[in-house]
Amino acid sequence: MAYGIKIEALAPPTRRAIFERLAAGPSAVGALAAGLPVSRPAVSQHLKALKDAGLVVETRRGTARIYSVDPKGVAELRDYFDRFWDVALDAYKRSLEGGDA
Amino acid sequence: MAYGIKIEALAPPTRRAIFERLAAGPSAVGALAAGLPVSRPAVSQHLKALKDAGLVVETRRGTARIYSVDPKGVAELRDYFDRFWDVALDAYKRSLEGGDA
DNA sequence: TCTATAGGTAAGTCATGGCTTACGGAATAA
DNA sequence: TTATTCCGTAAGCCATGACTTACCTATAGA
Repeated sequence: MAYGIKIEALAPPTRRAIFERLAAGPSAVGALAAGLPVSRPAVSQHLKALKDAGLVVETRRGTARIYSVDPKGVAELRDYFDRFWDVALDAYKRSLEGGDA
Repeated sequence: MAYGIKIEALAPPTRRAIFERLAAGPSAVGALAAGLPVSRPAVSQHLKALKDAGLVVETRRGTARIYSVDPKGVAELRDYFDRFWDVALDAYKRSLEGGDA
């Protein structure tokens, strides 16, 4: 899955807060909303965006939906920035050595 | 510097495109704009956002402003997702073992 | 079956911000 | 000094999206 949609999904502060809480452990929608200054539907919409981005997975238990972070999604972002780090540092070193742009 | 502002800075596709081109090597504003479907002022505004986020540094050469990626900024993002990866995988393993949320 | 719980969806509001054109300022060349 | 190049800033337009309330669905328990 593309990394672009993942970065965009983590940009809104509220959505990033939801994601970081899920990183501490799986949670239901209502429990998440109870600890945030937004309504439950807002949390639901954010979770849909995170799920579409491949950052979160959903499991059912009774009437509840339990959301958890998808380690594969996090791995993709981490790998992306690892590659980015390599090319960035390489370009940085070249700019110091060569001097020409 | 906070990682939140960095993630938000990389969310807009055009701004991410600018940043990735800079990762390949330093560049002036006009050269960047020439290869993108937006105006030069738009590129200028994106560069300001990237600079404020600590992802890019600016140097002068004549009337030109040469922009380069700031490896320290990339490192911060990479480290953030590394930590995130650790806690996410840990929570994932706990959810498999314990079973209780 | 009836009720309560849990949560996704629809529709609408409103602020944010990405983009444009127009303008102003700073550094080189003549 | 005058002109040219390169770029940042201001102001405005307009689409995007984050949030709300209202409504509907589905599962569990009595």
